[in-house]
Amino acid sequence: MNYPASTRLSTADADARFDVANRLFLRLYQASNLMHKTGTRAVARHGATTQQWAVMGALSRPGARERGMTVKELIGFLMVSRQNLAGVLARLEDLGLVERVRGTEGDGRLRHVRLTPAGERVWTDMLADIRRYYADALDAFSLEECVLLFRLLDRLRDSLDGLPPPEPTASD
Amino acid sequence: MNYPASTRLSTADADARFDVANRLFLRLYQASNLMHKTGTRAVARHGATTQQWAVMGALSRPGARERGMTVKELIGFLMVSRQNLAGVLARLEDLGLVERVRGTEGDGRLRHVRLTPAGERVWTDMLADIRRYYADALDAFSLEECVLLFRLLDRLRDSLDGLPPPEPTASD
DNA sequence: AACGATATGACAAGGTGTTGATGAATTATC
DNA sequence: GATAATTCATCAACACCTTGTCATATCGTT
Repeated sequence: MNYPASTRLSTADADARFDVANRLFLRLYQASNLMHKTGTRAVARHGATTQQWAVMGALSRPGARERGMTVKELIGFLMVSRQNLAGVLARLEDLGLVERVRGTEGDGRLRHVRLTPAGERVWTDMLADIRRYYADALDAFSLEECVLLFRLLDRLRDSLDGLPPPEPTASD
Repeated sequence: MNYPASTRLSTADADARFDVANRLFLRLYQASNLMHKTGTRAVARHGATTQQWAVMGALSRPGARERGMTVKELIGFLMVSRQNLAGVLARLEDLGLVERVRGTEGDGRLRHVRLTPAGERVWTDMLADIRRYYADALDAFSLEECVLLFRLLDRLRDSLDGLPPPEPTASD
């Protein structure tokens, strides 16, 4: 904390950035915790969680509705680990909400995850609650502010995704 | 949800809001996952996780450094459940980084959680890595954008925190 | 046919997060 | 002093999330 006098301005600048970054990541941590807590509550009567909601939401998109999504695509879309996604998918499969189908044509290694008819029904039911949740959660935000926040989070996500990942332990 | 006919435009508006909200919460979900993943990696060589980082960061603030923080204050600050915080604190206590001290004066029920000298040393070491992490993660953001994102997340957090919590099962 | 890369599945270990229920100590109130 | 509320701890169950490793099947290339 003993800065030379000549760099006073840039140090103050770095301190300001650190302080804002610290608050920013704390808010992200808090908001994320609250999102899972309140979101899970919003869809609780369907026996779902925010993660299952996210998976079903991904599979219900126009493009994925019929074709389904591969596990790899889901991993990239949701940005979770394969092992974790396996657990969520297993639970959804046990509930009969999604199915893994092996594509008859094309790459035989790929298995496409799809909503079952039961899954589509549950998703349709959930959508009403989700719309209400979104409306309540973003009540204080204008559409422009929502777009602004979305874009900033989008950039932050990309930035975090681009950080140097595993740090090679060996020199190789 | 019962709009008079004259507000037909608001339906398109509602659809736009839903679409933006959907993207917004997905980005929040992704960014949060990445924050924990990359953040834990950033402080991995200290054997810490993002949650322990958050707790130690809270305890290292000027106000809390000497007085410590009660469990209730930490819960409000980090917005996690009591049972979860107990686990994190237990691990930090096992590592000798924090201690629970019973206040000699005042409310005898309160126990103040404080950083131990070892905890302060570890935190000081971690700070360098944290500064680097913040700088890398927010490299593409100007200071003004950081403040903007921080303020938006702050409002979102408050909004989510104000949602009707447990939904009383009984009429009471 | 043999090879390496890719896609998936299964198992393990550790940490985080929720809810629910129980119990103990202390404080404030009657 | 008895009672109720607050603060904290603990046990349990379940879901999520990461890393790591091993195994299997398939694809593309040699």
